[in-house]
Amino acid sequence: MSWTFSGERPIYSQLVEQLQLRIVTGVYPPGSRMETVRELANEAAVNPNTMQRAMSELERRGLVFSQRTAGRFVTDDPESIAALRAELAQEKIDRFLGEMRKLGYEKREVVALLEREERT
Amino acid sequence: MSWTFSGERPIYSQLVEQLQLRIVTGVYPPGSRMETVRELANEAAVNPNTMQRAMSELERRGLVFSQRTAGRFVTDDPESIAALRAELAQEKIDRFLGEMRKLGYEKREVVALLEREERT
DNA sequence: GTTATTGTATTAAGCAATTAATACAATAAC
DNA sequence: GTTATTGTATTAATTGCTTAATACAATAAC
Repeated sequence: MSWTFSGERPIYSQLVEQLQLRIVTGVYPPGSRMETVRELANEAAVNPNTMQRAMSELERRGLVFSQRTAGRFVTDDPESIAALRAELAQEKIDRFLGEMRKLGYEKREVVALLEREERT
Repeated sequence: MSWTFSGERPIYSQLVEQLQLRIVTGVYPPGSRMETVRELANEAAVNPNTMQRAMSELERRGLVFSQRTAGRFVTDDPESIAALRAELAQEKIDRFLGEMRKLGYEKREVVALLEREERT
């Protein structure tokens, strides 16, 4: 799981997304210590300030908290993390159905198209 | 059907999207003449150049063509327009399933969630 | 109590992309 | 053949993001 960016959206925003994904999928488990801002910035090949900005956003969302010199930790609350995962999924579902609606597809057609897909 | 923009993405890109949507859903029927760049720009409250840029992109995609002083017209080929609609839908499906996969949802779970939705 | 480590804040520079202002070009209409 | 209309091209201004450099703050480790 490496770091890649699209160029279409701000890097800091993509960092937020990818870090959030790692948290809700358990790559960074609840309560675990994350790497330092400088380390993560180095891995992702971005400026430390950019990584810091992403971290601030995660903190604002209550996903992580920092302890001055000890480092930064993932929230130790599996339930709220699970809730976030469900919330993110719901957002994607809503956006997806809305877009398909704009294209003129009704829900049952969408479901039919999905069931035809070959994916796991 | 008015013009609204998000601020997160370039306006010209959102114009392309919305114009394309109007074409594939028949708001601008095949072969019909569109309003002038200046008129459309005025309606959408954007700079004429921004609308022009969107138009150039639609032209590049073969959706419209321009006749110097007569104006701009929608491609007169219902089938290719229908094909585009299907293509856009497929793109959305692929992206959606990919994102849900990243969140750890398998296709059958996604379908189950969708069927639980109260939408038409 | 000193030091190293880590997070945080500030300011500015550089860069790329978008938007804006304006002028030009082609042609249908008369 | 003139003119008004429409599309097109060019250049400049603006904006926002990223990066950079640097300094400060807190505290765990020793």
